[in-house]
Amino acid sequence: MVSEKPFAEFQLECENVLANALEKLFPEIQITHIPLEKPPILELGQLASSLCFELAKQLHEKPLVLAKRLVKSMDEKQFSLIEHVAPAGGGYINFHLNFAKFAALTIESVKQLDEAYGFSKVKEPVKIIVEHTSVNPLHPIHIGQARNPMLGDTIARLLMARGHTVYRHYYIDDVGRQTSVVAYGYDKLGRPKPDTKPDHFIGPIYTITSCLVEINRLKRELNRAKIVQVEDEIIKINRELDEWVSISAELSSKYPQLFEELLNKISEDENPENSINRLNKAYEEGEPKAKSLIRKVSELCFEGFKQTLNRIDVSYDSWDWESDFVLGGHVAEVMQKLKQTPYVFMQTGVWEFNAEDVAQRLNLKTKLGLKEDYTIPSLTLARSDGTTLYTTRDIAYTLWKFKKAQKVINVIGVEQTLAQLQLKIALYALGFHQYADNLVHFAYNLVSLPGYKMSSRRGRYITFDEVMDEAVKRAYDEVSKRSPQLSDAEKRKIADFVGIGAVRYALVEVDPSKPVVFTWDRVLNFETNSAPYIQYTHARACSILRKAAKKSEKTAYTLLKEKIEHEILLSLASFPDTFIEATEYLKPNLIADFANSLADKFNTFYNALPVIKAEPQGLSNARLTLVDAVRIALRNALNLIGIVAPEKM
RNA sequence: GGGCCCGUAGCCCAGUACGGAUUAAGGCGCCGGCCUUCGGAGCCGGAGAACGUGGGUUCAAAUCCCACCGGGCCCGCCA
Repeated sequence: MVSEKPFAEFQLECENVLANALEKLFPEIQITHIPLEKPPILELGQLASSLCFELAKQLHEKPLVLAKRLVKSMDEKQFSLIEHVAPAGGGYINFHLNFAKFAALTIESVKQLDEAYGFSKVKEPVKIIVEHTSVNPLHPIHIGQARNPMLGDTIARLLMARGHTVYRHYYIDDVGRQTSVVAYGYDKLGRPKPDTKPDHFIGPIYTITSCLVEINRLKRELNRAKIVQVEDEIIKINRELDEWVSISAELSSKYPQLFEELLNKISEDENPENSINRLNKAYEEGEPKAKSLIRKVSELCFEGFKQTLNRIDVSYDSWDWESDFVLGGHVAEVMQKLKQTPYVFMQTGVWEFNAEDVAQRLNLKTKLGLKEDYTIPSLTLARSDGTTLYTTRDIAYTLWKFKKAQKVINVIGVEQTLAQLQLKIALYALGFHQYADNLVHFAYNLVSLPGYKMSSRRGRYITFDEVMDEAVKRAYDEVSKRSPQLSDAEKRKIADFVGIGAVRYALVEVDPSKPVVFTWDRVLNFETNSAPYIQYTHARACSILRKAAKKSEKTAYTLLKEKIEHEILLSLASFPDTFIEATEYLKPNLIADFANSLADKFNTFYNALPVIKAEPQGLSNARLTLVDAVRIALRNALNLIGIVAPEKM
């Protein structure tokens, strides 16, 4: 017998048995939902119901008495996976598994379904776009931003495994003002060829240019403020200026030559800010020179990004240039349509979108989880020079995405929650209610460095490449220490998947809603609760299977009587349920937890009990099938979060 | 000022959507053990927790409700 969800079979059986007993004993009672949960310890059974505590109120009888009566009236002929049922505690009904049958069902199911085990499919698959990463082409991807592709890619893998058609999209923000800043600096330098990894080459150009332009702007503002003599203003500008000046000192000591060169070139420009704004406007208007410059800089960055992401096995089905939606007229069209709604008004020379009004008229607040008396800020749709703004462009992009898919998941940091809300409300305003309902903002929290926030504008960040390099280097040291006999090539290969796996695991394992402080030992963990630990466990299982002699016919599942064996079986059998939960509620960390916890159990088992040498042969065979099932579940779970499951390491 | 998120051992972190039993689960670090046995990146044991505070609802609260405290994010003609 094979089941896609072995533990769920048991659960269903318990539900039916209990429902039937209830019907027989108290036909007048109507219960829509039968509560069943996992008891805290194995001795109390594998599922338990607290039903009697609720019944007690209606029936004016003690819970334990009710539990006893219900258990007594159960029809044991209906028991298949249930071994026996017992009233317990203050009124629980405990269901005990028939482990002999359950072991056979679980192990056979894992073995038969093999690469598909755990990946329970939805009945009605849909097309889903997962937009993730979308780091701006300004500088290398840093570790804070790296949380995004790790989560996004894992979510995409989960949804695919669930049977959906998933498209992974990268949204290239080449229209933002910052892109013009870096392009301006690059142009001033005479558009040099990179002498290092291209994104690492562009990064300092962006940071220094941005800093110099900022200082230039603040100085001009300061002069203006001095003329009109607004004291508060002067103090505020001075404070900002001081900060940027100290950043510039940092940058000039870090990149003396580049800094000097950019400083000289930019100083020639009377008003760099104006030049940048002009470039930005020219790009939006499709002016060929501007286009070739900005695309060139962006592409250099992406060349680097692709290398980085490739290393960690993240790829995309589509790279979407934001500028295409501006140049193709989509954004203008959206503007036009929005203006036709009653929700757009003119204020101090720019068009504003009144999200609050939409929410009120369409009665959206409760639906969107907002308090009734919270006022949603309005959204500015365009700059006064006619250029577009990010969220407006995103509306056009989102409409385009919904032509290709029924559901859109945007993996974007929490700091953009309001913008994502306004985007959704704009879809309602335009009449696309279904799109709005199926637009999901998957928010994740920030990664900071101890003591301060990461800031790409200030050049304070640790790059994703650095983190991976360090992880691989550390892994190489570990491998050399533990397996000195291996060839250098083998060591490097192992170090690579161990180091990269460790990074990936560390970023997927924490609840996305929690902020993370980056420390090296968070990521460079090779012990319990890390990818290397799970990989090691997997390799260990493979090793046993390699060494085991070809087994004879009989496999005595009934001999799997040890508590730890039962715990492993339960864990294996629940993998599909964990997978479904992780996918439906978008909680990729559940998969990491599952793999780690199964590895823990397996190692305990491994140390306590012999497998190959177990007597009699039937037991040894049964344990071998258990080891094989663990191997399969670990591999499937690791693959789901994009980590290599090695046979040796 | 308003909105949202987070608060669980010295440190990190699960459990909170859907309230349930015993002793609140792990990891790091610390202390003590385990290599003549299938891979020690491992295993076993020990010490370590007012689940931010105070109320409330309930037979039952880390979990639900209210208030407060601490930290973060957002409220831009940035993205």
